[in-house]
Amino acid sequence: MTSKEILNISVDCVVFGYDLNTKALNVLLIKRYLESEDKKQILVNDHVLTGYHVLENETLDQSATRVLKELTGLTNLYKKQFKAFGNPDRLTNETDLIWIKDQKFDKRTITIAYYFLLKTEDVDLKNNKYDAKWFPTKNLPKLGFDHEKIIKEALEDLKTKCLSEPIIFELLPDKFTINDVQDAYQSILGIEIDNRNFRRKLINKKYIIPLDEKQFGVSKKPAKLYMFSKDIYEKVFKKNYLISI
Amino acid sequence: MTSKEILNISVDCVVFGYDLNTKALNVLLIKRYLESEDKKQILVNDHVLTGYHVLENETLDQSATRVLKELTGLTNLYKKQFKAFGNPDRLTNETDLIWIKDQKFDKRTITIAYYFLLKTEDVDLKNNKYDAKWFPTKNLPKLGFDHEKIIKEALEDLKTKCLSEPIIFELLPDKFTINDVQDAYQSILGIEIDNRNFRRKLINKKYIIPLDEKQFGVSKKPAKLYMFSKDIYEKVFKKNYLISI
DNA sequence: CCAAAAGTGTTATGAGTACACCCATGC
DNA sequence: GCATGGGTGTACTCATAACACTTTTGG
Repeated sequence: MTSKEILNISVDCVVFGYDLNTKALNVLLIKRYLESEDKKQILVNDHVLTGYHVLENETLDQSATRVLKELTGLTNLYKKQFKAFGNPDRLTNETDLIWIKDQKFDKRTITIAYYFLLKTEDVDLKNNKYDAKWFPTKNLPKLGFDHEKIIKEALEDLKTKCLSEPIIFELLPDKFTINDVQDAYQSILGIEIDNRNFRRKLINKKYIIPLDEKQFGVSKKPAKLYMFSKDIYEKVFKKNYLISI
Repeated sequence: MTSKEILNISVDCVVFGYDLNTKALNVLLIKRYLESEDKKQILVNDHVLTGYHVLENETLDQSATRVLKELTGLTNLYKKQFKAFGNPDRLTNETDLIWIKDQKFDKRTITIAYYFLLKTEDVDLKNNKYDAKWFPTKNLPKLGFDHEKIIKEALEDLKTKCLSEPIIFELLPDKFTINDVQDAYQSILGIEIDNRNFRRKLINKKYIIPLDEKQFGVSKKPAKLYMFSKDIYEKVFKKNYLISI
């Protein structure tokens, strides 16, 4: 069963991928490239998020999930709808107008923006049909449309969210070291954390399960591995109403 | 300058009003009422949020602001875009179909939902052209469309938000007592707070300014009045990166 | 003088913060 | 044996939580 596109409503996906090796939070972007007919001029040469029209018969969540699967082949990732963007001028700078000229987009398109969390290594970028690439959030390339704004707002939301919910583990492999978790926090939040205090805090959590395993194939002292138990987290979790204003 | 409606995109406004007297958080709703042509049957009889199409040349924020002004006459209120709702079936239950039959709505309309914060007393409901009324969030009437869901999600967001940002003061008059603030928190969060601990905590904040004034015309011991200084709050505020997972 | 709400203090506990060195391993 | 990152302990401070009675006022 096919379904028609809604021409003025899209979803855009900010795909955050954490790279354990470089300790950097990345965003997956696709390339926009267009030359003039005589090939003498480069008309468009930048990057954008992936997104697509919402289809008539699907929910917004399904739409985002579909777009992500097209791009990465992955499903069942952490997903959050974080904001709608719909300024009348969001697609109307010169380059963007050239780009959408031959496309089905309305000039006034509202986009529902989602972000997804995963590990960079989980996406196979070879033969990716969109020519997708990872870019560190701290060093974004030139971006089309209002996508820089969308990424920035996604990142802000992620920063807030990772302080109160255990989503950091969505960015890490199933088995991780305490220092991996610390690195991830430091990279996302842009802060330094005291290692001793952090260890103590994390190891004391009942849902951080120590494994009888160590790292393997590292060139220095291998670290102890842990895993995160979502089940235990949900059982142990009690909403705390600490008013911190 | 007039502007066309975008037929499949709307904003809906969850207007939260706090009533200091009843100590209840309320939502402002308008009535839907429709009889059959022979007047023998009531076809639609429930309540909904206010909302309207987004116009071609306005931003989403402007759209929400416009709708709120139409309803309440007020501007410059605390406003938050909190979620987009766009399930294909969100307007398609039987009653809703009857209601929108003669309206310009597409059946597949995405709505961008906002909530606003104010004091119930600030809205003059006499002669309100939409027949708007306050309903306590704890006792909502029958609601059309997916508006119950929208209100519930707005309330959840408000609960989270009021723990980390000083938006509680948007719900209170400029001059308030410590107990007013406590009551507001208790009502919104549905919890009990120890008065002594709460007082100490609040009074110690530099941005809670004690006034040389007391309540006036109350039937018991009048309480000391305070005000909230947004300026001082913003100067004093330091983002704390407390990881509380 | 009475009813009602305002206002007040102390202690115990737990969490956060600051801080520097030894240890285990691979090479 | 050495370089590298892993791992450890203590003391201080501050915020929270628990808890019950007195004070002030209007009527």
